[in-house]
Amino acid sequence: MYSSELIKGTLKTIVLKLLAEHKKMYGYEITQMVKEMTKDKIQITEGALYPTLHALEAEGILITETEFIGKRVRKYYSLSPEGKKLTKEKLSEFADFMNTMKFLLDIKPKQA
Amino acid sequence: MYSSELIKGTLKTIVLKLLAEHKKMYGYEITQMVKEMTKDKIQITEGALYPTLHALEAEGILITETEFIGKRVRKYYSLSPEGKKLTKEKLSEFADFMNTMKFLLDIKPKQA
DNA sequence: TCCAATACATAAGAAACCAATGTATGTGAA
DNA sequence: TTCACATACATTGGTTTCTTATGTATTGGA
Repeated sequence: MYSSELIKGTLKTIVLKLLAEHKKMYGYEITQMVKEMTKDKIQITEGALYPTLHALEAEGILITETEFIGKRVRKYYSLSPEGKKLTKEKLSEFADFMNTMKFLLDIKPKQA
Repeated sequence: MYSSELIKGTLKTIVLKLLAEHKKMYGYEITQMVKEMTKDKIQITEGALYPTLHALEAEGILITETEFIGKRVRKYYSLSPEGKKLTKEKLSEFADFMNTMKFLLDIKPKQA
């Protein structure tokens, strides 16, 4: 686990990228996928995720569709057209930011 | 300028790294150096910097010495032994974090 | 049957930052 | 010489964003 301050500000970008790759996902699935992909180094809490998803939906970035698995509700999120545009912007901004930080902190790239 | 959420959580790491490289620096100097090095992409505000410096000093991470330039006070900060240790940890954590994010967001490294 | 996992959600509070403001000195151009 | 800008410190109030805790309900496995 990273110190919590580091992860701040990256949640939105992570969510958007995952949705861009997987078309549609539900909240719990997102938390589990991030946990797996990062080998528990990044854990998205539900208290952080759900409010973010709701906010992005309210902004028209995400679209939802509800599905019933037995009696249990599952709420799928996917990117709206504006969402796809925003995702590209966020990702390129993040890549730029990482290069800037790498330069600023003089971090050597890992051997490929 | 990056969207402000991105920069969150990186301030402490940036300050520690700059102090490790330059032995001693004062607050205003730090803001200007970051501004220059990042070509205005990252601007550290004084409202964020000074409280951080004070906190790090209170924790024993930073040591201060005051100097007078004419009638004007200048407060130099440098790393304590604990500060040097913490800096190494923070930098390696950040490097690790960047690799994790690069993988998660599937970001291709820039050509050298 | 009962605990863990699945799956949603909210609410209270903390952490970290931003914007604004304040004080004071030094400096260069009109 | 005066006035705007740069240097250099600092604090305060508010916002954003996340954490911790809690709540509800269903489902699956030991």
